Amino acid sequence: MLDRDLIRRDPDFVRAGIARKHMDASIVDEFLTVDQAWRTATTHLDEKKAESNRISKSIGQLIGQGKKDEAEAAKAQTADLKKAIAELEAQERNLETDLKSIELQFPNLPHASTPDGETENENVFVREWGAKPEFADAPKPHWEIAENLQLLDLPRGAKITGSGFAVYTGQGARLQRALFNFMVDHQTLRNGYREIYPPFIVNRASLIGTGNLPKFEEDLYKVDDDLYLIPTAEVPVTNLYRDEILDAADLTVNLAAFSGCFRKEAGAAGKDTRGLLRIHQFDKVELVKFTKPEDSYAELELLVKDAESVLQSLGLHYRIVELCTGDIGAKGSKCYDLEVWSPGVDRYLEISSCTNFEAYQARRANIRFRREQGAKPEHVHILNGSGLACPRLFSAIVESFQQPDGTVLLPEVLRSYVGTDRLGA
RNA sequence: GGAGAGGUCGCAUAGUGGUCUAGUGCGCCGCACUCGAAAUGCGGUAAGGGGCAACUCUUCGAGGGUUCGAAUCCCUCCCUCUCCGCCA
Repeated sequence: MLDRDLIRRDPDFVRAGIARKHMDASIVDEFLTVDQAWRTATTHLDEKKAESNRISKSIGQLIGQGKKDEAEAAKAQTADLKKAIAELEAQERNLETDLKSIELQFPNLPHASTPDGETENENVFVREWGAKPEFADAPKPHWEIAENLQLLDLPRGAKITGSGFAVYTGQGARLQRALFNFMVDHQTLRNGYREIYPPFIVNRASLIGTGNLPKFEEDLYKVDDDLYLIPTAEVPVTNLYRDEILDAADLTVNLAAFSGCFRKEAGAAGKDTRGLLRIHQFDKVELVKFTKPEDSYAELELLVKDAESVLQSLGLHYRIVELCTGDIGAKGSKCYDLEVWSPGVDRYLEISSCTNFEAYQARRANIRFRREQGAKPEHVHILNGSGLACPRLFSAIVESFQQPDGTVLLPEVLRSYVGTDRLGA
């Protein structure tokens, strides 16, 4: 959601921002038309209601004074008014419903610094860390390593659930469990985030708050009338403070949450489908920040540092790119992707997206803060990023640290979590 | 899942059809008193919408209904607590 006043005051600015994202800006005119009609209707309705309230109050007074006849006369007076109010109310309600639904379809505007571009090809390289590991022979992809060492059982995953559901077995299961334990410890004990363990099922209101609904219903698993499996811990964690007013002294709030993530990703079939590259259920540690508006861009840089510190601790080569306006998606203002080097697949793979949503989600979820006692509440800025996604980290580790003898030599920091220094030993 | 009790402006409570534009206490803010503080006194203390403004509308868990008028009466739902059942 955007600021209504901004759209009214400077529609050209909003149109330009939407156009930079290569999205349809006609929604601005749609909004302005309905908004004008709604405001007119609201004003008329309020006038009628005020009149009705005045009469009702006078009836009370007349009865109190024992003037029954006059009270009855006043009652008769309200019949037409009542009818008019009912009509105006229906009209106003329809317009308001329309306006809200239009409002929820608005994409966020890109930050001025977000580079222009249409596709991921125009994303901008920011920096890299480490170097691609050298191998005597061509490195194997993780699905081969996993099969050799019996870390994964994808056929049985397909049998018991369906394609895109991975079963981790033996040391693979242990590594998977080690990864999220390590990452939660890392983000809480080292980087100072507060740990949250959220429900994996949320209601519609929460999904609207983060911007997953109403637009992306087809990406979600629905488990009941009003309940959905979460596509990321971002949804429950961001909504912790839905409809709340935070104290400025408590900002910035830094939260880290482990969760399972469930995504149908109906449109994504056929791309990156091998092994663990794109699966319907996966584990992830998510970082969420609630900040004052003036702090959010500095916090975005910190968020990226916290996410990449995991890769550094593991000794994995990665690069950071800044997404261009065409690739950033509807919700974000500015976004960096962390891409880990995957030698077996011979590609960089997105392992974290660190995004500043500014007030876009805060408006949808009604999350505000007060600068000082008595001050008017303002919307917070909300940021989030993976810290990190487990399957691609799993695959990057087994591919990057595969040994000539077929084993995988684990990074130092993981050894106590996995209980061994080597997979396949 | 069943039975009972309950959900009121940060917290605690009052309010059972019409000066409720929701009272009171605590907390908080301001002022006074004080060298300063405590205590005390006075005043102020919810959010959102429309309007240039005066002003006005909405919100007493949510949504419907009755009524000229609903925090208050009726219906449905949600949540919390107690007990029962079931269960890891």
